[in-house]
Amino acid sequence: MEFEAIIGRMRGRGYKVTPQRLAVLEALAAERHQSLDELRGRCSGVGLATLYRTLDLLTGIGVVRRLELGDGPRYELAEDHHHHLICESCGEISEFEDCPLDGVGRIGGFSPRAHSLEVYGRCEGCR
Amino acid sequence: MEFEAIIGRMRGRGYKVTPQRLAVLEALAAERHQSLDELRGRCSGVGLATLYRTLDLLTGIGVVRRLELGDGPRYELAEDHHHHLICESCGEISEFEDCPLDGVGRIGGFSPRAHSLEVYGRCEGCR
DNA sequence: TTACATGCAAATGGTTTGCAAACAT
DNA sequence: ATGTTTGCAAACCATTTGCATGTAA
Repeated sequence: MEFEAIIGRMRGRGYKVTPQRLAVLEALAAERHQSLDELRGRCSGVGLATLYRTLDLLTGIGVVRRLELGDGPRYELAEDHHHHLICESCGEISEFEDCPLDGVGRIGGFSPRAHSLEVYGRCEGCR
Repeated sequence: MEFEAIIGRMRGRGYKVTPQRLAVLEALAAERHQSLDELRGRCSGVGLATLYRTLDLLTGIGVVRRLELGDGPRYELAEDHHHHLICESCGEISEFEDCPLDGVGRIGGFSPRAHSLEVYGRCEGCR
């Protein structure tokens, strides 16, 4: 989803488009799975409470994904579908797009809408 | 893993087996994916700090799994391998054993050691 | 014009920690 | 006997909230 679409979605739901919200979006676009502090570094000028409120807002309308990767929460734009590989040796986080749940329909009587998958292990460099 | 094995593992690593630790283990055995408060309810008599410390200890030696299912952390004995279905309508949490990652080896250059998978959607009753 | 958004500082609440007493081995 | 564990209360710290001010539409 590009910025235009995101802005449209915000306006469409009655949210205002402010410089702070745009700044947060740009910070999110800079890199995937950032911690709050990383985002904060890219958003100097945006108050801490506003950063939290904006992340909540964006998560609520499906624009941002909140991740739990073992250390604190991380955030990323919910553009494409991918999952994370977390290296337990060096902490590096990488992505893989090849989702093993592709094409999985009903699970028992349960209808899946979304899922999260995190894989822990050792990255190539740490092998 | 039965209690005997768990106790053995604790002793083997130099940890003492105390009534509080046994109480926490029994509480964990009563039900899967319990919240801290649920555990607390089954462990009246064990101080809050001790409960936290015990869960840390047991997680550290691989006996307990800590889950992030959307609301706060939850805990369960790490006996068998399974994943969770979280109903977004009623909040019910159920399990499924049929892991779509079974048999997946190296992912790119990454060597998986463990993984967590959570599926969000609607349970049969809420369909 | 006005309802929504921001920033600051204070409040919150889950989790951790310090320390003296109690305990497993 | 002694190093570990416990419970309590205090400390922490990430996140949330109240409110007066600023602002997008």
